[in-house]
Amino acid sequence: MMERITVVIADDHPLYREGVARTLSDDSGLLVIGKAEDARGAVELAERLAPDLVLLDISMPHGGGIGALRGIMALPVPPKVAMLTVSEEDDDVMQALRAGALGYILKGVGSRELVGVVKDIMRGQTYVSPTLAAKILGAMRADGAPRREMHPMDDLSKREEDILKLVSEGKSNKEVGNLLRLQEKTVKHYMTSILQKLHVRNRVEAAVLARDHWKT
Amino acid sequence: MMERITVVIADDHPLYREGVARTLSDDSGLLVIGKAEDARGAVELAERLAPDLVLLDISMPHGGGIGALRGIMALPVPPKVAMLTVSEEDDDVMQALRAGALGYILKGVGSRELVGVVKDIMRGQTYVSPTLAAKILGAMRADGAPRREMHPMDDLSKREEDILKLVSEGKSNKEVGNLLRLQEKTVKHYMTSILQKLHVRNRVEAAVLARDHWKT
DNA sequence: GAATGGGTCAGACCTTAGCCCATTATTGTG
DNA sequence: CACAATAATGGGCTAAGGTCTGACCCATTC
Repeated sequence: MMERITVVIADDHPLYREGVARTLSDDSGLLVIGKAEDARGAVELAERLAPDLVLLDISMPHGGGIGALRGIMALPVPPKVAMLTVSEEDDDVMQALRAGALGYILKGVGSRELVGVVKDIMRGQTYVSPTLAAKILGAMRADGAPRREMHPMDDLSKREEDILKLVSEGKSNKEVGNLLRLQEKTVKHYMTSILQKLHVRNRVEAAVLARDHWKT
Repeated sequence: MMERITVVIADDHPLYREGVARTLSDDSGLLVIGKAEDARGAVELAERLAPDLVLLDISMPHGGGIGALRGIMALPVPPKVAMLTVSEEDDDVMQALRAGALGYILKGVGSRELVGVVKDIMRGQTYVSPTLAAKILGAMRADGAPRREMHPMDDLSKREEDILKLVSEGKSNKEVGNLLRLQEKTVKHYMTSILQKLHVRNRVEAAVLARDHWKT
């Protein structure tokens, strides 16, 4: 008989995490070999355990699921990755798929269905929850102008923009503080929320995103 | 009588640093209130002591004189800054002046002359050593095409370019190591030399420089 | 009037970045 | 061949970045 498919699960919600782990491990073809509760842990486990598949929640500390996804894709031999989340944000879906996720599963799925999807993905398929598939196709068709309010950039407050602009010029937190008359602590605080809103893992990614977005 | 002009000196060469300090302090109108041996120290002293003028060497650890200059310009109320160096590189001169240096003095100056220049600058003048002034004017006239080999970017080795490209996509040192099969240590090492060659103080500045340079 | 979200700051804590000093092997060029 | 440049690595260290928790003020909203 075949080796069982090894899976790592990352979700900051302990109960849900365990639930998924149970569900998957109950299937004789699957084996959950690791669980993480944040983005960093997910990347680490993906590297150390080299599972066949990683299931990522979107909303997690330390970079979020999208951040974790990017980190995992930077590994020497990245495993397959699927998102398993409640978020139906166009933006989350698009970013996840563009960053290399092979599946985007909404948390409403039933147990049997989830197991099926996991196996499908391992067979080389890709999967996006039906509800979303429609929206995505719509978004692709109506690309040009009408697509608004989907740039995570627009979620930033004025103050956060001020900070990000300076950071994207290479200023350190302390320097930003000087220029805006804030404490370094405060700047760090803003940075944390900026990184979360942009789904990025560090100031460099935030900086390049900002410059691409605001490029003259 | 007038208050003495307060000066901070930054140079990683102790002997030269002291020499300059003596020379300046011997003048009754000048007062050296601080000395730094690297870029970071220079920025810190400029902030803490709020001198009238800062004299920066170009070749210094932690970002170099150009990096220090940028850091100082980011302060709430930046003091005047002049470079005092042996470097006659077109590129150093241009970057320094563009970043806000009011003077570019070659280390060959005599004591009396140095004191004179410092006072000139404090009176609102700008100063560039005569030898260089000519070259700069030449460079400005012959801008367009013939200006080649002056991008500090071209000094990077192939390996350094590889690293910088990944860093400019937001990868951490560890991730770069994974992708290129190098130790994190090694990557850090490369980063240090990249930062020095590009005259920048941190990876964010390096990243934006890289993307501007390689953008397609 | 309670809840919500932005703006500001603090302390504690851990991770990443960056510098210095040193070593080894390879490649190539005067 | 000797010498310089490139590449790769290790240890040790300080500074900067980033997270979490908790707090206070203020404005808007329900």
